[in-house]
Amino acid sequence: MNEIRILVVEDEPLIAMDIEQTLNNIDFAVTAIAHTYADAIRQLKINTPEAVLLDINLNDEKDGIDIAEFINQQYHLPIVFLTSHADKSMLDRAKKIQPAGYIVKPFEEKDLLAGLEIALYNFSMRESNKPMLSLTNINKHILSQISEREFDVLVAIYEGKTNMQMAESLFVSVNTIKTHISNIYIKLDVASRTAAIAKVRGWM
Amino acid sequence: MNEIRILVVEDEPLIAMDIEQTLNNIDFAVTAIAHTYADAIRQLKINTPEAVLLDINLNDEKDGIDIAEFINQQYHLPIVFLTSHADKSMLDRAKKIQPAGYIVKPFEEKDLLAGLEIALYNFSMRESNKPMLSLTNINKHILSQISEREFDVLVAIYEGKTNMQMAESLFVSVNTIKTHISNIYIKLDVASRTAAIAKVRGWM
DNA sequence: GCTTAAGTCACCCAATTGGGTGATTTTGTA
DNA sequence: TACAAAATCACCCAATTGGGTGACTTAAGC
Repeated sequence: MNEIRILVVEDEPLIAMDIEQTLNNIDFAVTAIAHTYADAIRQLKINTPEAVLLDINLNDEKDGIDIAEFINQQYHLPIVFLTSHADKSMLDRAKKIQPAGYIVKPFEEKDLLAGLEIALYNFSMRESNKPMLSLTNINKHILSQISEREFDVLVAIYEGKTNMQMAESLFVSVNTIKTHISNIYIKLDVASRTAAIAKVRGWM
Repeated sequence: MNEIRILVVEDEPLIAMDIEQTLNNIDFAVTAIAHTYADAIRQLKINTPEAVLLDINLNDEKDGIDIAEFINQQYHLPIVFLTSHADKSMLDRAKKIQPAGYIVKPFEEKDLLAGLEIALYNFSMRESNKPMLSLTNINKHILSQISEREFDVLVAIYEGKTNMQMAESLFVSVNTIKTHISNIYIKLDVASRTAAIAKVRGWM
């Protein structure tokens, strides 16, 4: 059973130890406990975790949100904030980070575990949540409906294929592809592949 | 001051009343208190809320997670779960709903309010989470770095513009645009606009 | 001061794409 | 069966895009 490796950034020793004990009991493994900005950066490098639990208020000139900014630039990890107050000015700074979750102090063991579980799950969902093209959804936005075959071609355009590549993968001639594309342009009211992509992207 | 209208689904009368009083004091308004699955569905219809607070364990054959499934299918509302135990099998089911938040019983007033605030904030964030192109993010994935000006052109391509449109909006000649595009293709290792779009889309 | 990278622009040619017209076959349905 | 929509393919021409080369200017770094 592989545990999820978590870096904890928390400057209050009592809470840090509490978190460490709680997490190590269950599905999680604490890679390290960092107390400062520099500490956190170093630990990220030498023992890269799979997630980061970040106290926002640190006794340091740089706080948890600064660390989160750094993580978002250099890595691609779910960030869970730990905060004493849900005050508005803090939230405004934190929102740019797009954290996977928040946990409000004081918290109990169950709050921590449930919060982490949900946050990490949401993050993984966000990953696999690459918006997909859908025929019914596109047709909701236009009068003259796109047919199924035309949709196949539209998806191929979206995937960056050339007309020749489409002809091969759809087992028709390039002329047929061109006809479909022309019809798609009329229905979407565009004049180029990229404009078509940009248009349907707005509907996903 | 417009309050956030919340539907509460909770079958234990004492807790339900407690929640109602707590919420009505502050920024929230309780549209109704539902006790069963059928009750919840009806209330959703006749008085659609802006968010749903859902007890998972109901004295009903269908539980809160079933209601959440229904809500996700028919509406687009933030769901906050309320539960007594953070047991694993239940969490596994609940996670699939992608709830906006999670509150564990027994909870105090502050847990409820903070949990709700944060959950709703997260949900609204998720909404405005239209993936954006970012220069630093793209450059994380390639060896030869895209310059700022090239990034301007890449964004214009992404937006479906033609070379001439780009030349106008960036105040340079079409030849310059062509040079930039050629360099972008080399750096991204692609041979067409659509392939470039598809490639960077995978990195957003 | 020299070098390098970025940004600007031009010209040429090839390849691809876009626009228009027409025609045949298949499929579903009234 | 007859009709309409969808899918298939061809041909032509114009417009846009892609690829290669060369050149000039500016800003930043050594």
